[in-house]
Amino acid sequence: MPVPLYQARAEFFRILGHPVRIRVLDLLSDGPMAVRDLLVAIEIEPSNLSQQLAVLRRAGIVTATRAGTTVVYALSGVDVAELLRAARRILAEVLTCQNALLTELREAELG
Amino acid sequence: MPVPLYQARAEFFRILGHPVRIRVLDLLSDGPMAVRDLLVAIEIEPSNLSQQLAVLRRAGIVTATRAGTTVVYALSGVDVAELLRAARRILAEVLTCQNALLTELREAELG
DNA sequence: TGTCGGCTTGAAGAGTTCTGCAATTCCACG
DNA sequence: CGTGGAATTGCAGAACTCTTCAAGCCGACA
Repeated sequence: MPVPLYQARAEFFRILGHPVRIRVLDLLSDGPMAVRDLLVAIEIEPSNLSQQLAVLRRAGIVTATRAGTTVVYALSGVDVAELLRAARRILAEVLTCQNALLTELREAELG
Repeated sequence: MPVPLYQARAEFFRILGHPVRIRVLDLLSDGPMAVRDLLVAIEIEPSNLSQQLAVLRRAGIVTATRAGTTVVYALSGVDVAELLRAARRILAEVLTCQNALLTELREAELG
């Protein structure tokens, strides 16, 4: 296991670690989408969306193609959708655990 | 799909987005480990490791238990190991794609 | 009780990321 | 050519994260 791989993996996760970028990936996992439509779905400044799209593009996670006056984004082959599903499941697990723990603590406190 | 869930998922990924934290999770996915041993495996300032462990603890991803004078960390039930494996696979995919693209570009440039 | 080792916490400086405004590019259409 | 809409880029200030030093806490053991 080469050392810089830790770096690469961390960077990959860091790129996913932004609400707008997650939303974009979620939307794109249902198929390609124009920037215009992304803007309608995610209410945000156009320049901000562009910045986040650029981050995803530089990471090779999405690709952009011009279609006349609009630009269409798509997941770039890589199966990020699967990762997002896994994350959703695991997050649910974490939240459940935390709730269980909270309940436990509260009961301990009251008992 | 409630809106703040995007936030939670992004935060989760952001927590994974740090080389030291990734290494810790990798090491812990082989079983619990004392801070002392983590320090030997990951060469880093003790206080820095503690900070990163605190981040993972606050997120509910790992748990700490005292055993006399040493503290032992473990994955907190949640199956993060699976997520790490998925990420490794996907990252390999991304890197392969990027290499393929680079090769393609280089050939186009030379041809 | 005093002190030692292992770990954590607090806080500050350096560095990085995020966001919104203004300016720019690019294409289409008159 | 000039105008207009769509998207991007540059930039600057705010917000956040990382790292390290110093100080604190907690068991163990004399």
